[in-house]
Amino acid sequence: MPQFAEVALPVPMRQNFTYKIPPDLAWPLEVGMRVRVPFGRQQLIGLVVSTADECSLAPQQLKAITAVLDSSPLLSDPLYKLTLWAARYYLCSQGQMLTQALPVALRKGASAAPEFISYYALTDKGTAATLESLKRSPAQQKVLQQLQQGELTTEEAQVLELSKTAIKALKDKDWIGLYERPLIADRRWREQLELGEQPLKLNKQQAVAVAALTAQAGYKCTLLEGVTGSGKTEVYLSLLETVLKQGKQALILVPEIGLTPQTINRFKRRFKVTIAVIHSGLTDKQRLDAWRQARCGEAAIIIGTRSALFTPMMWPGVIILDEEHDASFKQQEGVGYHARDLAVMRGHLEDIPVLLGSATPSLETLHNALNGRYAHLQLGERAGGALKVRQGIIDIRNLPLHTGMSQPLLNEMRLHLQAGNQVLLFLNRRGFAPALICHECGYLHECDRCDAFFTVHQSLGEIRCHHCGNQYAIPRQCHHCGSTMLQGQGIGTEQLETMLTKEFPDYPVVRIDRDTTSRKGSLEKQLAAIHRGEYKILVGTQMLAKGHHFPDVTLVGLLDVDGALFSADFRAPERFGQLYTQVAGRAGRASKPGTVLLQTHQSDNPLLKDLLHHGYGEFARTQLAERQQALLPPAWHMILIKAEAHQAIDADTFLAEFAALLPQDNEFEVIGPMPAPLDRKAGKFRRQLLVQADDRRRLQQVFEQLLPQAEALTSAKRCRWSLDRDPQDLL
DNA sequence: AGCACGCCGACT
DNA sequence: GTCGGCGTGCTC
Repeated sequence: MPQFAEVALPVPMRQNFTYKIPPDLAWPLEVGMRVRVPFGRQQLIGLVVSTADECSLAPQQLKAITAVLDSSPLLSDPLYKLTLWAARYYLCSQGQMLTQALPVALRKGASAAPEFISYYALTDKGTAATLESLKRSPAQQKVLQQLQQGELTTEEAQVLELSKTAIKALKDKDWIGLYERPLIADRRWREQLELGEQPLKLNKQQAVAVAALTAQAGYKCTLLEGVTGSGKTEVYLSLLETVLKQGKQALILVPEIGLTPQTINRFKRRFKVTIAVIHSGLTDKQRLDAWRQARCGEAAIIIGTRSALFTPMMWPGVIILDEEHDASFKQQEGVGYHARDLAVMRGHLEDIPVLLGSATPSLETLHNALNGRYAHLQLGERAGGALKVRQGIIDIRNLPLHTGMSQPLLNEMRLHLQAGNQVLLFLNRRGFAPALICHECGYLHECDRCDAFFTVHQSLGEIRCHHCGNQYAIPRQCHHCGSTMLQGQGIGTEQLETMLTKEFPDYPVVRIDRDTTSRKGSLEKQLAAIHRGEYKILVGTQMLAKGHHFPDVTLVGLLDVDGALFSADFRAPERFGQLYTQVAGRAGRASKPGTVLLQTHQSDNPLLKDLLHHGYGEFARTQLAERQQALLPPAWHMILIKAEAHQAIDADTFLAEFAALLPQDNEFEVIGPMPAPLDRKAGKFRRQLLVQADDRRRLQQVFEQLLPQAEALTSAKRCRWSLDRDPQDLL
């Protein structure tokens, strides 16, 4: 029995801590078990990463483990290796990464063993009741209807967005009851897979893709590149069927915005198996339940966003990452891991296939597909034979703009509206106006805590800072000269909506952005109303572009292409290409061809031409070549060091000293220290240092060696600093 | 990251 | 007189 244990703790220090193992443990301590240990004046929960008979520290310096929380290791060997690999790669402490990989409830000490699961089911009274009798309460009717098809766990009820009040009402009537049963893993799906809805007939390309995907055993990463409407989901479903029939589980990762009841229902209709859904709306308890269901093999399908990547599986079969280019797969706070990159590594460690799907693959993935590291499958045809959209550029140089809209666009809009169709206008700036300017002295009202202008929100009567949430009533007088001649500068979605309502009084306008959809479920309501045709003009930001299809929209207008395409960030063209392709994919369907119009000051821009004439595939390949030339990812590798301090000089000094620790040769490129693009945020000064390197392994080596030195710098204590490996944006 | 200690300003 | 602001230092 070893005497000492090395424990990884959830603290940002890049080291583990050694504890004495009490001699009277009920069971032997193993790597991967959780332990409770004294740490300073607090008690923390950590994971054992190794045990030993010797220790370099003096015994009186060591404390003893207070409690052992598990009787067996929490994570499977591949999953454990994945988190340790990630800790190294993302240059964080093992403890931070390991605890990130666990549901919050487990971090807090909950038991990992399956317990009870609560579910709703019909009582005798409820079974006898008819849907008819609930005609006057549609919410209750919906609940009853769902329960007539079988019991629902509380978690499922939440996912289906069943009304809580309706459930309560039915419970009070004694039509339904809330029951608990021990979570005994029901794994019958492995012996007898029950299928629901019949699969659609696959077209030739889909069939080829499915054949290629199901032929492989063991690790293999594949990019499935398929345009919007080419039927990627059908390929996923077909692949799933094969995997599930082998008695293996599937992990499906989707972007934050993609995890809607519709998506889940598609899988539910097809497979009559337990599906663990992991999304941000779950309570800690529900997350833990989903985690347990996946680990014990009851859940055949696990579907979730970024953090679901770490869900354990009893019989891992496949990992599918849908919309792999989506930025939400990169964690922005804390350890900035990328779920796509870790998914590939997990597939490797578990020795199972990984499928990355997208209509507009990221350049990183495309790079890997083109150089043969990943297999590459393409779906070209639009299912149902929909027509390609008509595209056009409106050169707005010297054209008068009416609240951001040119006359040609307004004219085209009128035509489409008169034909009874819907029009979608895309403007990536919410609010009324992105700045408040004084007409007399030209003063722009700036946030007092950030280096950013206030956005005017007319309907709220407020000016707001979109970076720190600072808000005030719209001032009556200029803060600089006292003039009352204040006006909004630039155009936001709110102003566009106001103008369109006046300009097209006969056509109802709806605005979709963070301001109009902040209440939960309001986005779904608005989308449903759009589908019912209650609105004819749709105004919105990014939100409107992702994941929703509007069959009656025949015209899409992009109002400010210049802002999106020519941002300082090196990923701006890629992002724009993806966004444009998605938005264009929203327009039209087989019977109604769509039109996409772009307003720009740079109609002859080669990037734009490339994208419009050759499509995203060609555009992305050109971009890839350009990145290569410019020594940018994915050709070169990046680490961004961010520092934040009350005094700008403190951040600068630290970063300069950090830069001095880096090797000076042509395999390294160091840019900065420079002000972070949002120079001052929430009252703090932000600076950054960008390090780029040709060779990933050398970059790793250099940082592992240099970080202890950087931590020891006195200047490091005068600011708050962090690392971002493979940053998504430099802004 | 927490949590303590420690040293300065405005409150009963 | 003390309550509380957050700078600095430590955690096996």
